[in-house]
Amino acid sequence: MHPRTSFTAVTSPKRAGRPRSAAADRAILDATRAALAEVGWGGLTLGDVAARAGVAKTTLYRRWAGKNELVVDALAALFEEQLDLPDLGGLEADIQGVVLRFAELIERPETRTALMAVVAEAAQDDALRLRIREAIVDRQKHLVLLGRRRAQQRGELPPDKAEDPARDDLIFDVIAGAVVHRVMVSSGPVDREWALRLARLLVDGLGALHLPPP
Amino acid sequence: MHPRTSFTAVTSPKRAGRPRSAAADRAILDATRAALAEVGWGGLTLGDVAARAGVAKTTLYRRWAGKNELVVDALAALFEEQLDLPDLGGLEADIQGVVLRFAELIERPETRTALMAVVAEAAQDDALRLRIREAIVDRQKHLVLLGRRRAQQRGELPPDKAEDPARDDLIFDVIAGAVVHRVMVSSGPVDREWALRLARLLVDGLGALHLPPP
DNA sequence: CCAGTTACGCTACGAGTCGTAGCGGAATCG
DNA sequence: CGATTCCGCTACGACTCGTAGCGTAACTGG
Repeated sequence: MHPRTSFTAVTSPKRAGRPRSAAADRAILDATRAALAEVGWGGLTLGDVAARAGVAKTTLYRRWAGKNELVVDALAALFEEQLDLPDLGGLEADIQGVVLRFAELIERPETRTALMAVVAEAAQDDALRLRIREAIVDRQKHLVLLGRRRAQQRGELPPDKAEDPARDDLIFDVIAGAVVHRVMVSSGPVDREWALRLARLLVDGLGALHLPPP
Repeated sequence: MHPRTSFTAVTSPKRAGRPRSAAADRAILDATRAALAEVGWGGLTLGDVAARAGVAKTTLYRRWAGKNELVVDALAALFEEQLDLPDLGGLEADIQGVVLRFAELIERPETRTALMAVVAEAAQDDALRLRIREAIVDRQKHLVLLGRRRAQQRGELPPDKAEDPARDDLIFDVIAGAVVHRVMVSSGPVDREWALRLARLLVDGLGALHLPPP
């Protein structure tokens, strides 16, 4: 296997020789996010990142295979924090909460300029696509399962007849896709009112959108 | 104003001198799509496009400011074809139909590799973002309005109390976002079953997903 | 303390792309 | 015909890429 770790400093058990600097890892990923926020994906050069991080350009290439992998790891750090789903007392409120929380991550400048870019690159790179799923997407997915079970315990949704993973996948695509499209394409804010309307649509269907927004 | 037209050969009224070759325009845009499908956004070079199209590289720069603008125009041609919404007899079927139709455009190789890339670039380029909306996104949006009015005439949705453009914007973000997320991130197929489940979810809410898929 | 091993910073390099300039010739208008 | 605009071609400096080579730093096991 290649010496490239490519995933943030997985300090393997115990090896001989000088260990990799964890500080350099953090500095590089921080510099990557900062550069993305300033110059965007297209303007990002690895030489610039190295200069900002205070490391040699060769150090970058020793750890990451290229721009794609580096940026995925830099973004992954943003999504790494544990994602909780506070119980807000009802399905609608729970959905609204998770939408607002997810939007906070998407609306950051680094995310806006880079997330779609790596997704586009992943269309022709299976390994990259897998990595994005592991490091970013799947971190959010369990929230759907959690929220649905909670709603079933409350009696807001009927109990399962059979396990149906495709159903949760659909719900996730709808929620995540709607937020991403709202932010990236429509360039509109994801505020409490928008999140509430989305939650109502999901819970009660299109008919619910004809009620006045409180 | 700059001599760059940047939008497909808007042959202005009547000017002196040699006119721009419309054939060159078509050849360039075709070559751009072919190259995108082969090498993706990251591997696309304007020199390669020029060679494929059989034109000089300088001709490209005389018409488009750069990679972003060229690709947007190349993609726009795919979305330019007529957008009808055949009446399938019910709201659910209509939604299913438009989802399948939209997915056909998104699932093409050129679209998969390039659409998200230009959206990412547009995060830092207001003009580009506006252009994407005009040439690609808004072409689809009126289908939402059309489908909703049809459903209201059928009595499937309550009539409007007041005009509410934000409501149609939301519906559009949900449908388009879900399809894009399904294709680009989850890498799953948008087949008739998936489209039907999405339509059910939108019409009747989350509870409808617990019925068996016919 | 001393080899062995691995990581780091630095410099240099060929290869490739970018975007532009300058030229001669081709097409169209008045 | 003259003016105007476009096209193809060549050439160019500037930049980024990704790698190689070297001396040095840090850490491990004997």
